Amino acid sequence: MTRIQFDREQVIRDVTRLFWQQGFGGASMQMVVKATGLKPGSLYLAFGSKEGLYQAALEHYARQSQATLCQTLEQATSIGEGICRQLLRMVEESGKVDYCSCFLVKSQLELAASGGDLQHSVSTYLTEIESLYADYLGGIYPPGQARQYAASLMLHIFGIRVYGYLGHERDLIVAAVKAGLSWLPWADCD
Amino acid sequence: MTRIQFDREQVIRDVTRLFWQQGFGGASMQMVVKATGLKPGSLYLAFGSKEGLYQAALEHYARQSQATLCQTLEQATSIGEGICRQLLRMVEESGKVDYCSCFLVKSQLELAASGGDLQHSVSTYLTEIESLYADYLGGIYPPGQARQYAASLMLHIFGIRVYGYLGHERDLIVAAVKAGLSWLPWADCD
DNA sequence: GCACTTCTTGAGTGTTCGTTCAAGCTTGAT
DNA sequence: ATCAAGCTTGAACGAACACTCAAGAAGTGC
Repeated sequence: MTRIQFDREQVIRDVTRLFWQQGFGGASMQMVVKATGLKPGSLYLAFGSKEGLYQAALEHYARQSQATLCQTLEQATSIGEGICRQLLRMVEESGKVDYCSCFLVKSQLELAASGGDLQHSVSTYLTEIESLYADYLGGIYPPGQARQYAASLMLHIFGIRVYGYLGHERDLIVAAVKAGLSWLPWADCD
Repeated sequence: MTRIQFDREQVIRDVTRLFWQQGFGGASMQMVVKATGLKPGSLYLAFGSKEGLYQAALEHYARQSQATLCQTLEQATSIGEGICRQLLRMVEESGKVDYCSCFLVKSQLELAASGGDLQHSVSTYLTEIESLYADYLGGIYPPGQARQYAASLMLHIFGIRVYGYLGHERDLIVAAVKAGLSWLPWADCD
């Protein structure tokens, strides 16, 4: 057995960044080889195909996103405040120089036409995130209200993920988000 | 001179549909040849490159979107009512079987990494649409308020364009949009 | 009917794509 | 020292990619 095996988690982190920036079609296996430092053979032995690699990247991103979200919501003094902080962070992200939206949103739009396994996974991950919000909100609102608030949240999150590319000033976006989600306790975040 | 020249507008309509569904990278020139019925040589003589074709498709889509928007807003009894109708139509579209979001939004996310001419065009077209909303709203609100309402509108529009893929029931989406844009005269649309 | 112009044609260009696999290498066990 | 196991290697594969161009076809002016 060879001693030095490559670090699977590190490889997944590398391909996630690459696919996130370039998309499934936009990132070639040659670029994956370069980004990971591995040779084609190793990649195919470990992940089976380009699609397998993308699947691993999606799972990694989704798990990390969900973990960050749960952590933010549980650290906050109230669920509402946690949600506000999460949204403000997204707006902040969208102002960065190398901003590249949300990996899941980009994947959803790129892969929608294919209708394959990847697209199904993406939809599942996004729906899970919505359910997560709905569950947390279900603790303080009636079920119907929680579901509708969660939908409104997702609408705004997806909105930020696209709107961020237009490069408008931070304050305008924040004001628009606050106006659309006026039921959140924004005053607690100042 | 050959008698029968191809119908440029029809060709652009065909490639728009193809690129809209498949994306820039997802649609090959072979598919363009099939979709238009033209041969590669004719396409390259008329449009120069795949990028040129995409540029033409983007322009066609943007012009048509803006025309539809203006028409909707001017036919309505008030600007607010027109905007409501426009949003409701978008939600309706998102429920269709072959739904493929908004061509500009998809292009923005796919081409953001490239940073080329296409991406610049897309950003311009999207910003034009936002300005259009802001101008119409400027007729009934102070400039600052109009700008912020326009931003909130764009946030919801982009949100609908992505959220539509999750396949939730129409009424939930409509309720969320109404909740986020409660300053619009929704009662006038029933 | 004969050049001339202009558009159409589609086989063919070189390149890059995702993927494979036989050979090589590094270890632990004998 | 030798072996077997299995990860690593990278050259090579056919297919598909965006794109080209010499030849053909159809109309116009004479």
